[in-house]
Amino acid sequence: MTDELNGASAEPESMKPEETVPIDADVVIKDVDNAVAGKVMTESLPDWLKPMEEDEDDGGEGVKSSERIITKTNDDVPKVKRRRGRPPIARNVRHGLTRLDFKKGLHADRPKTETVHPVLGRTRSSQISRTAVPVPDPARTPEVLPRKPQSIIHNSTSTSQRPRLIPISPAGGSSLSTTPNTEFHSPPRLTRVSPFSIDTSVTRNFVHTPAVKVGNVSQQIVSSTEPGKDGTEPPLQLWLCPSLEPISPTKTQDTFSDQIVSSPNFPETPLNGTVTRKESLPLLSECESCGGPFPAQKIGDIMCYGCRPKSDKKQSPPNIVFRKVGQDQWEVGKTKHPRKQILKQRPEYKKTIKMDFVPDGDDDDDDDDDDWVTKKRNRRMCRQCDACLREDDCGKCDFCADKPKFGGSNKKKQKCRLRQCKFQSRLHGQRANGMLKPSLPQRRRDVKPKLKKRGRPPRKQKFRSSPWENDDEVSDKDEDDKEHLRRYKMNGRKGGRRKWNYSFKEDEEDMFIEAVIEDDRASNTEEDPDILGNQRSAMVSNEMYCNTSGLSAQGLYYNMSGVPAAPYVLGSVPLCNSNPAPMGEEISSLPLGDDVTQNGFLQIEMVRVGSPPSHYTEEAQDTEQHVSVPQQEPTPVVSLFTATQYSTNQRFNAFE
DNA sequence: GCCAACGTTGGC
DNA sequence: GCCAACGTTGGC
Repeated sequence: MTDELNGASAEPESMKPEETVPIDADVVIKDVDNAVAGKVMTESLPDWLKPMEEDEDDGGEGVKSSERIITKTNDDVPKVKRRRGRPPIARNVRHGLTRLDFKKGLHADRPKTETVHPVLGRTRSSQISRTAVPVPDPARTPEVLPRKPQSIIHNSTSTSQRPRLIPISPAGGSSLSTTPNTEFHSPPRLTRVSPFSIDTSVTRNFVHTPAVKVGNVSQQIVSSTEPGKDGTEPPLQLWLCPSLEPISPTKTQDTFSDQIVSSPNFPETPLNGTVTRKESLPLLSECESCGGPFPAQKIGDIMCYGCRPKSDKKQSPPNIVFRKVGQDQWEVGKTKHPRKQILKQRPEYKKTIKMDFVPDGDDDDDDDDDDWVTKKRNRRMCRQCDACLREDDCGKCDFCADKPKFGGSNKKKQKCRLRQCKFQSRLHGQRANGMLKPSLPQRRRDVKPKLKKRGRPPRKQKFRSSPWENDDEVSDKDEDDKEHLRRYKMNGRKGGRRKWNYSFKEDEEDMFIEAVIEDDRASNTEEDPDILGNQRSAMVSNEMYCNTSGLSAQGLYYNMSGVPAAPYVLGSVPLCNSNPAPMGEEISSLPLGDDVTQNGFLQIEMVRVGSPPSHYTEEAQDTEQHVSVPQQEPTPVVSLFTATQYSTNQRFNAFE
């Protein structure tokens, strides 16, 4: 403790010399440099220094003998501390910070004067002169400076304060005289200032003595000179490294300090023969971004918490990241709607953010991100489906009809049905409607979607395809419609015949597609939007969509956009395809591997075995994963191909 | 559980 | 302040 105190005291004392210097004629300037320095000092002695003088004026004593200083410091410790504690810091803060050049570690005001210690005969920064004495001498240091790392630190600090001293120290100190004042820039005071940022005790220590420490270390370490002395060394090194930079004018010391301290990153570079930086981990390092000091928690840390990307700050659960497939998608058409314009204007931005964010799958986990609020709004849009890309309202659907611009009363306040995201919209249940409905007209009219066969049960046709399709119908949902809608619901639970449903599930890390066949007859394939959509940004390509709507579609192709993007998430996932389909319903589940997503899309093919298109079935067969449903459900056999398989097949890449 | 209605929010 | 539309509520 005493040592520490001494060290601490040393600093303040160091101050004395400077202050006293101008006052006392005693101080002798030997070198020209010194002379200059002396001048400077006399001329512009920073105000903040003055008070110190007064306090310490004890006389020029301090100046006179270093030893004395030391002893004094020991004795006076408490006293010294007091001084330091308040005023100096405040002063420093005020003056020092503004004037401090962090990079160089120089204080603008501070003259870099070197004073020659009368006794020692060394030139030093005035401040240093006293304190320096003890430290610099390697021989003494061990003696004087004891034992604890902290004490060491302090000592070092004293030394450090005079960066030059350090270098000197090994030699015995005279060398310092040669060195110009430059080093002194980092006055002990300054170091004090720095502490703000530093919380850790360790850091504190460092803070106090940054410069000195560095210096010492540098020599010690670099030169590898004094390990022995340094029995304390390890600690020294610790502080040396990073902490110093930010705080003290490491730069001032740069000349030599650079080697050691310089790299903020300082990952594990082994210091010469000494300790690895790694070892010294709680270090202060310089933030690459803001330049401020921060305690590095781990080796890779190069930025302070504030500057750190969120991802680093908080590890978000594995997410599926969607990449923008093509700019086209985003840029398609002009938007009439401001919102859309927004989206288009900054698609990437939103997209990435959102997508990253999406993952947890719970709609209501709002707490995650700060950005959540902003994201929230877009949460219902995948931005990739045709619905999301659609620019204009149909004007026919119920929601459109409800809009004031279409003469509605705005009771519903919902987006045009056709613009309801197929995957993210909460209207999924309805959305099924939406999905079907939009397609319905096509069915009726142009039934020929590419791959599909129409399979819709006649009844459905009966139903008004979509209320909104015809204005007449828009407003009225009759029972029929409702029924109709219900059938289309995802699960088909309510009414309808469920053909087969597939859904996406996500584990912590994995994503699976599950297909369930419930009822054959209905050839309709329906997506479970809820499942799908929910935060899972899987999307079905438009074509696919058509297909789905097409009842007896030979094959369903799904493009899972974005899946690829998160290799880290998906990549590790093993395929589960092999899972035997449970008797009946669950045909298969397959995790999506990144393999699948070569182009950025995950393609999944679902084939009905019953009426398989030749090629599809074949492929399916090729793939191991092809699963046939037991005869209980004769017609419906669904095979799922994993994306990987497809990718291997590459047949489907065409979609992309 | 569905859905109409509406409060509210975010962007402009 | 307007508009779009999201999220919630309550009736059914």
